[in-house]
Order: sequence, then C-alpha cells, then structure tokens
Amino acid sequence: MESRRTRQQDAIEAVLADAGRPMSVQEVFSAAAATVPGIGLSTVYRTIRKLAEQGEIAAVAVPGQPDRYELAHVAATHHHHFHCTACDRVFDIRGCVGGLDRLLPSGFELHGHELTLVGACDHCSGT
Amino acid sequence: MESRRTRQQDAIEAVLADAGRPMSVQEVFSAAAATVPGIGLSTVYRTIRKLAEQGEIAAVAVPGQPDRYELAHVAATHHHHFHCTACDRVFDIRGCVGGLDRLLPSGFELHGHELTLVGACDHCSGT
DNA sequence: ATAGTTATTGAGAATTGTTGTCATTGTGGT
DNA sequence: ACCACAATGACAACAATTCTCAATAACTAT
Repeated sequence: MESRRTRQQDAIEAVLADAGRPMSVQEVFSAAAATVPGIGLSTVYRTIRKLAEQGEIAAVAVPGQPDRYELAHVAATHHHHFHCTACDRVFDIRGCVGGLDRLLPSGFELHGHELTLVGACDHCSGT
Repeated sequence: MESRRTRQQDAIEAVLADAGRPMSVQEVFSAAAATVPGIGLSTVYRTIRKLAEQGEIAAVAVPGQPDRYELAHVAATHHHHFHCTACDRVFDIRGCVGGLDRLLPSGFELHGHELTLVGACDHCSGT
C-alpha cells in the first residue's frame, strides 16, 4: 500500500473545507476534535504538513503568529487576505490586483503572489 | 532617565540600515556580533521587539519561517517584497499596486497592505 | 469474515524560536 | 569621579513544531 484513508484525515480536511477562512493548527485541532474525540495534535501537524507538501493546502503567514492554512483550490480561485489587527482573524477577500509584472526586477521569475490587506474588520471597526 | 543609548543598539540599527532587505533575528545577531563581539541573542530580540513596538521597524512574515524585519522608513517608502523560494531570501521591490479599496468588503477599514511576490530571484532563476 | 502486513496514530520526548528573570555592567546626570 | 538605574548577557521558562516508537487500525489476500 501507499496510503490509507483515516477518520482523522477526513476530519481535518473537512474542517479546512468548511472553514471559509485560513485556520491555525490549533483551530483545526479543536474543530477536528469535535468529530474525532481524542485526535492527537501530532496527527493534525503531520496531516497539515503532508497536505501542504502535496500542494493541497496553502500556508498564510501573519507576522508574529503561527501560519494559517486553507485549501489550495480556494487559493487557486485567486483571492487574497484581510488581517484584522483588532481580533487577529484573517478573512478571504475576492478579487485581485493586476500588472504585477511591471514591478518585477529583471532576471526575476514570478511564480505567484500574496496580498494581505491590514486593518479592522466589519465587526471591529468603529463604523 | 527614560532611555540610554548603547553600543549594542547602535550596531543592531546599523545592521538593519545597511541590510537593504528584511533580515531575520539570527541574521541581525550574526551581523551585529561582528561589530560588538559577545553581544547577546536576548539583546537582539529585546531591541528588535522594542523597535517594532515603537514602529521604527516593520515585521515581514514568510510562511514556515521566522519573521524578518526592516526599517520603517524603508517600509514607509511604499514598496513590497519578493520571496525567492529557492534561496529563501526576501528582497525589497519598489513600486506599488493601486485600487485596493475596491477589494474591500463593506464595513472593513483599510489601514495598510502587504504584497509579496513569490518566485525565483535573478541568482536562482535558470535565466 | 479472518488474519497478516504495515501505514497511521497518540503520547511524550526532543528541537527550535522567543520571552522572562536577575545579577552584573556601563550610560548619562550631577 | 560618583551614583542611580536602564540595559546587558547567561540561562531558565515557555511556545510552536517535529521526531520517536509502541500500539492501533486500514487494506489485502485468503
């Protein structure tokens, strides 16, 4: 055999699929524990790392915080992120910026890009 | 007194000023040790954290890696970053994208943004 | 179904990155 | 030159992640 499907893996992928926003390992762990009580943190780390290596999920970095992860097919539907500095949550945003090639120094090869808007979300803004 | 200027702090700020690209704490530590032998890693962490809190330097996040830091006056000269996935270095890129407001969901407040291009640098690209 | 093989798990040890503690040092005011 | 105390450096403590390994459970072939 090469690979075995398990309850744990299904739960983790389901959590990421239902999330709608990038989640930290801890968040995935908590959510997955609801479906599979007693699931180990190691398993969540292991599975997320494997999925990331296989390109099934993408990592989203926020300064001073652990990475968040989201399904790659979501990431592929080109979009970006909004980081609320008040509640520290990250939201997905649709739409994209163009004309990035003109920013590229010569000799550099562009494979992708990541845009993060920073501010306050609807819940946290005074508005 | 409120604050005392020291050799260590000067060295750390000098390193960041001369760098020309965002540097990790370890990189700053190594570079500063050339000027101030025996400088402590704690001091570098402490100083960088203080500078970040004061807004003198800005943190740049890269998935799966420790944050990098760069002088805020550089960050203020609006620019963005290029992350070479081959050598894992981060470069500053001049220029900026506009029209971000149209990406913003209603109720959200935009304070800033961070764009990271991903690919291979001139040194690592096959070109 | 049943049993055998082995990929996967969960618990905890080990690593790595970062912050906290505290006696000692050295800056800046007098 | 002296003094008060902010800053340092060594190391402990903590946090996030990876590694290790015996026990478990998914798949295969009977």
